[in-house]
Amino acid sequence: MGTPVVIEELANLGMEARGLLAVALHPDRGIGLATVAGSRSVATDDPFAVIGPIEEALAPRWVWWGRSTAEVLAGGPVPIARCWDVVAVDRLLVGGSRVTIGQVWAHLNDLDPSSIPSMGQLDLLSSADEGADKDDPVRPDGYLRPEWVDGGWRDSTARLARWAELALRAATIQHALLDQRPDPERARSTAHCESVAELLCAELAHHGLPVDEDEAASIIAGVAGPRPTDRADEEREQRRRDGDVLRHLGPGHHVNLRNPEEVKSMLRRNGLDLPDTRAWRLEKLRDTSPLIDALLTWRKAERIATTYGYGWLDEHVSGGRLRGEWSSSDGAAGRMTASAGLHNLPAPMRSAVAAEPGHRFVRADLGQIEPRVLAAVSGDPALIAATAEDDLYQPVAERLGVDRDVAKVAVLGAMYGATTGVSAGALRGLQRNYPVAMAFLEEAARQGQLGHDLFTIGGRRIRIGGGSAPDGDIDRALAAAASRGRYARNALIQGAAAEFFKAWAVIVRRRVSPHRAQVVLCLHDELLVHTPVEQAATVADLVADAVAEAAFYWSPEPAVRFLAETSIIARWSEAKD
DNA sequence: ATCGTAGGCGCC
DNA sequence: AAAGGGCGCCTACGAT
Repeated sequence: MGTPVVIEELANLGMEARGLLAVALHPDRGIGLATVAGSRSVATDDPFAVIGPIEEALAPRWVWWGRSTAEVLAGGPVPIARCWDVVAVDRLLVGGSRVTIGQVWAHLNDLDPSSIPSMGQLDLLSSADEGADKDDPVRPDGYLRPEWVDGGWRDSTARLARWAELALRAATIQHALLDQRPDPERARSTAHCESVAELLCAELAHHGLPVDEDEAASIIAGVAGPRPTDRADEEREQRRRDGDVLRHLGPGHHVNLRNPEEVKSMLRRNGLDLPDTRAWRLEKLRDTSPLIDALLTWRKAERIATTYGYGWLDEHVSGGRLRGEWSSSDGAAGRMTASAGLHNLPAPMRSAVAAEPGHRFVRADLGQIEPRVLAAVSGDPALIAATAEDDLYQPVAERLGVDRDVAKVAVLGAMYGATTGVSAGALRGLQRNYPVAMAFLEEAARQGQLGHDLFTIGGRRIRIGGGSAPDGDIDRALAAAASRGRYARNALIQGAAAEFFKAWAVIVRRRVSPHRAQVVLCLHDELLVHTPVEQAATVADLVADAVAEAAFYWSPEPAVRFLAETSIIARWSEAKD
């Protein structure tokens, strides 16, 4: 089958569909397609040659089941800007994370989730399934055939096409379910963003984050010593680090510094009775004792030596790229997650994140995103007015008659559900001056305490753990309810901020791709875009402009101002703090 | 041996 | 200024 023929075929399909186009991809078998009417399908031997040109011309929305298709596309030169990822949209609809395609199908068709068949059960069910058409992905009882889910959909081009058709049916059902959300248009928009974010995650995993391996190794060496030649060498180096702390104790005192209980006892013997040995608690005592100073320094070094040491380098960095697994909404509230240290690289190691020769990073972070999101989702007029300032906390401080830093702590505390600290005066001041925003947070907390699920502004379901405390322990039940309240209060803000961020990220992804630039890191409110040096200024402008575009699509309050600070840098460490 | 939990700390 | 929300990953440890 020649490529030109397929392009023509696709163009015809796109014209007819004027909307959804489902795709299932396999590197060897090619493409399975179904139009919106589900009436036609085509297949080709080459998954990449055919799709490229039609995206901007016809603007269909590609539909696929989930990550496996996105992964194939992430490695290819296909500029897909619009898609519908059934699994990603399912997470939006039902909350939580990590669902299988079989579970998604059951959700969408009101099938009992406890009866979802799995591969292991094939033999048990064969009698019920006898005589059924194994080339139908749906069993007579309505469940997906597990052998199809498990990869059987790739067995022939005909199967690919049926699998694509079924994805289209799933997407159609999801479309209808999103229509039942309080704000269907925004929920649909979130579904689009979440789907592209899933594709972006596949790309992030595929491309990796540029890392200067020599620089990384030299930072590690500065903390953990030279690369150990064998196990004994490694243990010797470890004892050397431990010695820097232990020498502050008397001789013969052997404390396992990696055991918090032993450290606590050791501190008690030295006259310090603490409930735990957390760094913020010890930090206040740092100046009073060389032992504590040494312990805190040891812990910093130990973090790099263990989590970000040579083992980390060997396992996750290769070919000048740090690669990990990316999830577009693994967090309970819908934030992105990443493994391999991509989301928690210690600041001292960030000089190792370096643009490749002839390239730069455009780094950008959303300024004060959470209080701005609070203004948008609550509609509080006074808080909306405050977003006009670059520093939102300044006008808040003026209204409250407190210092700027006190105002900041008060606002953050209100969103996190702080129970102590913040002076009662500042909290009362917030309630008096920003009653709509505070009532929004209070109501979220109340629903959480009651164990009721909530919805972010974008339509994501936030699951509140049942937490039914049976017999007796009233204190524990109250504590659990309070915890759910804090969780719910924060989840509506954190989740909404995650939606805004993803809208921003996918717009950036699309706008910068013609300039041969790539998003290489997403970090909750921060983006790193790797770009050819001669495009850097243009890309920086696009990234900044994309904030306003994201606000246009996402924000329910047009008057809320969102900002990003952008800079062009060669190493991540050059970023302003 | 393998699993889950907790304390701890990295980042936002 | 206070120590609250999220995540991933380390070690130690007790249960299986």
